[in-house]
Amino acid sequence: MATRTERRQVTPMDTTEHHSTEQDLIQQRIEKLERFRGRGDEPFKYTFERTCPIAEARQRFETAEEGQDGGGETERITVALAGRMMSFRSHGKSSFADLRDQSGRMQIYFKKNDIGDEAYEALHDLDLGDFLGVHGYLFLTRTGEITVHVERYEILTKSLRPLPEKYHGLSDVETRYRRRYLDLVANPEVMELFQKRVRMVDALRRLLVADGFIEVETPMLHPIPGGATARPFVTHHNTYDRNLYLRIAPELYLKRLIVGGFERVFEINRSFRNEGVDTRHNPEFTMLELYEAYQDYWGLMDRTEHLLAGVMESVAGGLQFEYQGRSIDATLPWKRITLHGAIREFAGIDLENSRDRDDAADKARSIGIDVDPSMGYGKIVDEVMSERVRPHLVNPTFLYDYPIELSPLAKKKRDDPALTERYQAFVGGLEVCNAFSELNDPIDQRERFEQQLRQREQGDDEAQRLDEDFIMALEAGMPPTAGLGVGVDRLAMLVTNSASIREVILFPQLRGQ
RNA sequence: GGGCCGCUAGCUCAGCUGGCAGAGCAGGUGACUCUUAAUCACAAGGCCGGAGGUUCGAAUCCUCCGCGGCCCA
Repeated sequence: MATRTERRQVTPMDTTEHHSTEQDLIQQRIEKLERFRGRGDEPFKYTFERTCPIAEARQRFETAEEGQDGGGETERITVALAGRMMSFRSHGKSSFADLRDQSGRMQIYFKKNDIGDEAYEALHDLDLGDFLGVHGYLFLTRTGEITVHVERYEILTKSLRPLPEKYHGLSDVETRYRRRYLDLVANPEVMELFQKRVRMVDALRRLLVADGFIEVETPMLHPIPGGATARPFVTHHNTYDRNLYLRIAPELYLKRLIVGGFERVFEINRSFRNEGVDTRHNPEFTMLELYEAYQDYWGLMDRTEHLLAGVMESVAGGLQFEYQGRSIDATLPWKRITLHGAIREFAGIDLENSRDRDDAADKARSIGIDVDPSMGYGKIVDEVMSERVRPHLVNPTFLYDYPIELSPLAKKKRDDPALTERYQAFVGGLEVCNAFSELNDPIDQRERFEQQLRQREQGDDEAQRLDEDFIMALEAGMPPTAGLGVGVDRLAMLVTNSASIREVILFPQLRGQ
């Protein structure tokens, strides 16, 4: 196969030859751009004064039509609209094009007689993807489509790169994620999905604020990463010459605020966990955490189902919806079952009455769960739950009372010190939240941290670290408090019926190219 | 980390058991003054993800690598 390299050497200077690779398509567009400049028309404008968004213009025309029932002279509605040109249909001396802005699509109509020979000729220098501003009046075409009869137009921005195909859109998943702007331009349903996500986050805020919660911002850069069982990203602060960690959870700072006297706080923002990427995990993800003083996990469970159902109702369009081919009924109240009860029900084994680690390992193995020697009792319970229980939890379900080994920041259950007052909610087989009565006994908290340290020493690098400063805060006194964390991306997956977390994150993390 | 699938024109995709790399859209030229996946005609467009190997001959078969998707751990 030496011929290939030889061939290349035979024609090394073929750059003048015309062939339409992507570079040539770009070059053509640059030449068109320069023709605009040659006519004294700047192809990258600074402003355009539009009368309204496209959807509003459409609305205006429709209401005017209704008021005009029975005929008579309809008054012309003149508009100035701007948007991206998505298609172009030329018929010689007249042409149609589609203009799109964020609100919608509008057909525009150019007639040579009306805009003049020179302006009509200049249409040749437009490409799909260009931004246009048009002045004209609205009319109905023969086929009944609201259209702007253009009297004057101007190019607002020249697009130099061809957009994805108009009919099939952009479907290459990798390109969709890496160049999300193309995905948004080419696939209207993707734009709708992200707008839905925005409405969902708005709904969360609105519902919380209505209940007297206030939104706060706590550090993203932590000297000691805490509040979750996860490995952190490390970064370095030059001035202080010290390592800092991107937060794995805001939990410990929000609880410091409860110590300080805030009674109902929440934060919606990013956390970062240095872990693998799959359909449910992105290394940076959005979490809602809220803390409520004088509340325990029972009360917070009520609040959680009202909050999440409220969001589903306002965004998913109701409490009954589809998720990945399964119908979900989120009507209140949601099912509540103890973690151990769920394991008995769905996995067919009992891990509650035998809390011996090896006994639990044997039982887990007996139902086909891989248990490796480093896994303690808590991890085994967690694994059985993830493998054998979670997939069954389609309709919203709270599992509660988790083993103490899994929950170093939660209060012990009042009548069973082997358990904590903790719950998680699952919907559509997805874990959507995690909550507990917050541990506020600083002496107990220190012991829990020390237990975690022992696990770290045994090689569990996800185990939590001892945070003296946080214990000091608890020593100042934190009122009884319940705290909740909601995976906002997971919730977005549910309300948008998305199979992968990457579909609901604008720029998901991908391997470098 | 393992298994399976994918990577061909700017985009969407064909390309069989190895034999000259194709179509539609976009782009170019021309026709067309109510079209809407406009239509019609003509011409153009390729390091077939990368590197090796087998073969007279590789987009196609083999190996390794890269990126992505799904499943498993």
